[in-house]
Amino acid sequence: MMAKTKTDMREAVMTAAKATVQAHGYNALSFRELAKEVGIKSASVHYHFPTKGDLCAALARRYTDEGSATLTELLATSPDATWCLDRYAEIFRSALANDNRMCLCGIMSAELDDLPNEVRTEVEKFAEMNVGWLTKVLSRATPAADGQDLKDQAMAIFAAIEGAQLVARGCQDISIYDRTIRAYRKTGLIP
Amino acid sequence: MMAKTKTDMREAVMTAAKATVQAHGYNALSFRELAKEVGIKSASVHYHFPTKGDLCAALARRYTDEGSATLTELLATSPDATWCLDRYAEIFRSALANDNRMCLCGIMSAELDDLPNEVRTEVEKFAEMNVGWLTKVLSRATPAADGQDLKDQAMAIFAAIEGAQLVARGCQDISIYDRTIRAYRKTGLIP
DNA sequence: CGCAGTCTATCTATCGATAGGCAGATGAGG
DNA sequence: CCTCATCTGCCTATCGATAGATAGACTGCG
Repeated sequence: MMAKTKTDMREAVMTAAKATVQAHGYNALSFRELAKEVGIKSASVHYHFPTKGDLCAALARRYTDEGSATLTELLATSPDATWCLDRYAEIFRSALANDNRMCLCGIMSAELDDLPNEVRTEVEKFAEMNVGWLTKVLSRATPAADGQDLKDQAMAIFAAIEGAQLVARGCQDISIYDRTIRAYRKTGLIP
Repeated sequence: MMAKTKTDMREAVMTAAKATVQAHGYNALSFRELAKEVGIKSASVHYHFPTKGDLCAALARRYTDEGSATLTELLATSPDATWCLDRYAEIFRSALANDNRMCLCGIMSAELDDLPNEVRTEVEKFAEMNVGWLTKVLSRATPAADGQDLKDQAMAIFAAIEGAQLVARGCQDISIYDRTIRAYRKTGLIP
């Protein structure tokens, strides 16, 4: 039986913290509860992440990095923009399907004023990463389009999907998400 | 000098509470801070609103009622759907412009799991009210359209605008809201 | 030994909520 | 008009719970 390494422990803490934040938000994340979940004491969590800001900034950073990797892979898998955007919408859907959770950075955006600066920065980076990827996908579909227009549309798609997630979650009804995404497609917001 | 009536005090508490929730969310609303803002003690706030759930449910109910009144008036002022939707988008914009605040029920949706049931109910009613109004406006623009399609599009517009607000707030950049709404229009999500 | 990692124990701050008291307004019976 | 009970609105004081954070002891491994 292999003992847990420091890295394992960090991972375990981050995984549990991520789930809690996605379900309840930044403010509801408690070191004590978190420690209980991973089977250690809160002082030990502070050993790995000195402050709540450190933990959540690391959380958001990893969230962005993992998301970026996933999206990059999507982009490499198929040249079809519609297919890529379908997978993209599915990623956000899966958070809802998984215990009515939300996008980590989406829920943190709502709590913006309570976030330490280092976390705020990461939240913004997540948005930038998404918009960047969406812009790339859109430019495949309409290579002739104006750069700024593409960026604005990318931002609009990102915002619209975050909103669909937020509203569907608020109504605790995932079918709202599905119907909303379908409407986005139908109107042409999402190609 | 007229003394404050009970109703005045309730109003003052609710006004301050609304501002705090729109800026910081449900969890960040504290009876002590709230009391300090209106110049009384927290026990007195409990006198007017026995629990935090009571206060926030009242808050959301009034928010929905006032919104409903405003929207009804809009609908009566002009038969032009585009004009109505412009005003609608402006309402959500003004929250952002006012100290980077959010829709009361939008921000509460993000904290759904921490809300008492009575508050949750009100949050859902707010969404229903908005979707109902948007459906009416859309049916003016395209009276021949299918009822369910209109409803879905209405939901999509509501979600998209909430999302635009959320993302613009997260990036602390109101121009993101403006560009996103413009993209919604351009693609035809918003007529 | 010495360090890494976890622990116990504790601090300060704040939370929502409650108990109980106090001043001023109200209103009815004499 | 006067008095006295009642009500209103707010107060002080305090409760138990929980928050993030820290100090210092313990434990096991290299």
